[in-house]
Amino acid sequence: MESNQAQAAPRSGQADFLSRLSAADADDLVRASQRKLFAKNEFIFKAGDAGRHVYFLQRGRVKIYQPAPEGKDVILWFCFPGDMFGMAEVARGGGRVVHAQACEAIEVLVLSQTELTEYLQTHPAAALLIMQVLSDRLRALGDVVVNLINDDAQTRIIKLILRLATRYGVRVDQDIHLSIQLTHQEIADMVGATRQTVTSVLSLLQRQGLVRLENRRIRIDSLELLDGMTSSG
Amino acid sequence: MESNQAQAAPRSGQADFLSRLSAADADDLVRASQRKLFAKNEFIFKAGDAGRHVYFLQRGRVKIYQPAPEGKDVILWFCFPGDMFGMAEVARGGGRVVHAQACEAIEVLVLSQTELTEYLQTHPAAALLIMQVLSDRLRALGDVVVNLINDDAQTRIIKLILRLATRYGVRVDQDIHLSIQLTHQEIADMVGATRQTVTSVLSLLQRQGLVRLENRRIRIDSLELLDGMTSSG
DNA sequence: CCCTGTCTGTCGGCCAGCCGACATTCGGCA
DNA sequence: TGCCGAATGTCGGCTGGCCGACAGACAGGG
Repeated sequence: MESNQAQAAPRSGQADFLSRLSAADADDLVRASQRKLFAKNEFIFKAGDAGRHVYFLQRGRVKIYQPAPEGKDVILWFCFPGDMFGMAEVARGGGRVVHAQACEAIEVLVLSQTELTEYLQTHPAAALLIMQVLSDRLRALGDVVVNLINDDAQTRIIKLILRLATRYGVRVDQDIHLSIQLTHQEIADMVGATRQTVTSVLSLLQRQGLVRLENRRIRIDSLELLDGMTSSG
Repeated sequence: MESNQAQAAPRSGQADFLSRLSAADADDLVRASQRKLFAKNEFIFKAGDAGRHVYFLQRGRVKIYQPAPEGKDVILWFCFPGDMFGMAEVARGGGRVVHAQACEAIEVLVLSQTELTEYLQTHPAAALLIMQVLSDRLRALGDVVVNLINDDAQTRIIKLILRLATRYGVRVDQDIHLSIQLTHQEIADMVGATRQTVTSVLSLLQRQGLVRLENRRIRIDSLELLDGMTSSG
């Protein structure tokens, strides 16, 4: 396979729900739902809440993470405009198990469980799309598990960067810029390492000229080299 | 042998798809699908296959695991009668990423992608149920990830046993018997530890009288005590 | 503009659990 | 019933990365 992907890959991850919906279906969704705003750092919902609503993100970024009493929080994924979240608990019933927190000021569409059911019955294509999104996330999580079990900290971090790059990367000249700001602590919470380990691995990679870190943004100098580093260095 | 197998736990995990389907819907599913048999240890599909079919398990047990080239395999879950598998790849397109292997002689219902789509359009309740199943698995995998990150090997193993107990446990007198045969290696592949570590933790638990191991079957003497052991030493 | 809280960089000590190696036991099949 | 491969039990040595601790560097709100 070529490594020469033109720009942000269309593939992978919890792929953008809204943009894959037909225009008519999307219009109906907007009509059936309610618009809502949240401030930066505000929680859309928290673990333990009842969880009777689904959200479609229109603007901003949302962090989905699972708190562990007496342990480290684990960031499961981020949602970007077009993404859906809160679906799992609505489908299966039971309360929320994760926190959903706005990383910045955001705008969402909200549907209650009954509104959603109604919408899905009249829009079967949307139901299939939801299955796709859930399946995507399932695979992504499966990959994370395999990663955690098989790879050392450095490899886990590199693979995380590569994963983020295919989904949130933007090509700028030779480099790929990630359209995400992440602290070392957040990265640590995603790969299951400590903050210190992330710091030292990242500065190592930077010294080797594989990535550049500017103001909490990651820039990748060479995808190929980075790819080659996994579990070999 | 035992007459007392009435109530395993109804909840949790990838809950039994077929039995939650209405009788009419289930009948239609049988009619729309094709019956197929696989021998013990035979693969229903392997990672890399095209993946255009969904399976509904009627008899036997199936192991779903993700192979890691140059690493340890990871068992994601087991399927029991009534469970669905192979759904994710059909929904999202792309090839299989996991192996599905028959643990014993099995019997499945098979639907092609087009047959499934057709079926779902005429049976909206089934579509909702599929979302539930996918959501259940998503949550289960999320728990696994949190587990891997926060807990030491002993706690991971205990939590695995407890998880298995709620889903596959059968109460017999004072004890709870797991209706599963597992080798230490398989347990290791589920919790991300080595075979040796599993062996030593299990024999420690056995010496403490919390579990009994008889012929690759786990019997739990005290759920409460076992629960109390997590991450406390 | 300063000041304060958050984020980054770096160090040494320490230990859970991996690795390799081996002996022993089990159980399924001829 | 005997055999053989698979599964289990046990042992040191070694090390990745966690933990705690601290010092500098930002950055953004007042």
